[in-house]
Amino acid sequence: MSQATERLRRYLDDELGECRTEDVDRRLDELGTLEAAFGTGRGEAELDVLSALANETRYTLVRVLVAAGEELCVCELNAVVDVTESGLSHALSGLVDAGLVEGRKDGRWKMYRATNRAITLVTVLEGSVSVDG
Amino acid sequence: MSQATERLRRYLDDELGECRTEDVDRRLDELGTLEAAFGTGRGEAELDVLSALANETRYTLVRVLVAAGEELCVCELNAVVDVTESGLSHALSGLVDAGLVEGRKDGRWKMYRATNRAITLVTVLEGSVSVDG
DNA sequence: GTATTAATTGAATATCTACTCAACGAACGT
DNA sequence: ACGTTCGTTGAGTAGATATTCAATTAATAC
Repeated sequence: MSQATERLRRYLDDELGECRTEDVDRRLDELGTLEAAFGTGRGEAELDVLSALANETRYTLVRVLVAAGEELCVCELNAVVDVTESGLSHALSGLVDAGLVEGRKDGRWKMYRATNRAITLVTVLEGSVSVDG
Repeated sequence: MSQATERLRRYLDDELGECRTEDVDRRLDELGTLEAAFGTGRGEAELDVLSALANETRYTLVRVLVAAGEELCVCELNAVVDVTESGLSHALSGLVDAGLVEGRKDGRWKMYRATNRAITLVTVLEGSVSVDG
């Protein structure tokens, strides 16, 4: 049994009382389940989305596209972020990969718009962070 | 006028037709407003929250605490993530700063639980990313 | 055809970040 | 008081990431 699990057993002994070994075993089992369900490696898709959003340039782009409510061209987006054209392209590429924006080519311009996922997340974030924090 | 804005004006000329200079100016104004509202520096609070969540260790901790629905002690959390005790402590500290978990000392144990903000965000993330993606 | 413009791609780099190690502080038992 | 255990803190480091520059593709104009 690992170091961590020994400490855990001490805590559970402390918490539940020494006489109820069955309860201790049951809670250890429950944690095993938690580990299986939530431990390293799970929830990767959400993590990709979070990583894409957790950057000033990319988050600004998503917020602008959500607020605009329509597709904007790269040249318009270039006006609201402070990176080179290349940096902007890299940023948009990351957002596409995360399913947060979609691109469409229109002649020699390229248009981007926010996906439903982006709309949902930005809305909730602005609400949850500004309101209850 | 900057490089980017020149390109933008060309796009708007193209989009709206050359004869309607007023419309072009109006859209440029609108984008100026967008830039003021969303440009660099705004939405920092949300970005802090996103940065806190966008890490495997921290996101796992938040998901476990949300799923548990009750406070868990550090020793229990240690069982579900794959970092040292010190790494775990750093992770929890970041989550507290972002308003995603709250800590309470109980004798020599320390208990952590998810805040409402964390519950909201995890719920929406799991829904939005698994369902419409 | 050539020139111009929009946008993307890849490589290089500078910065940031997550982790570990070592040392420390705080609570409890004896 | 002393030893033990829980947890945190700070420094150092290896690895990740965001950005820029240079080169390239694709579309339009002449």
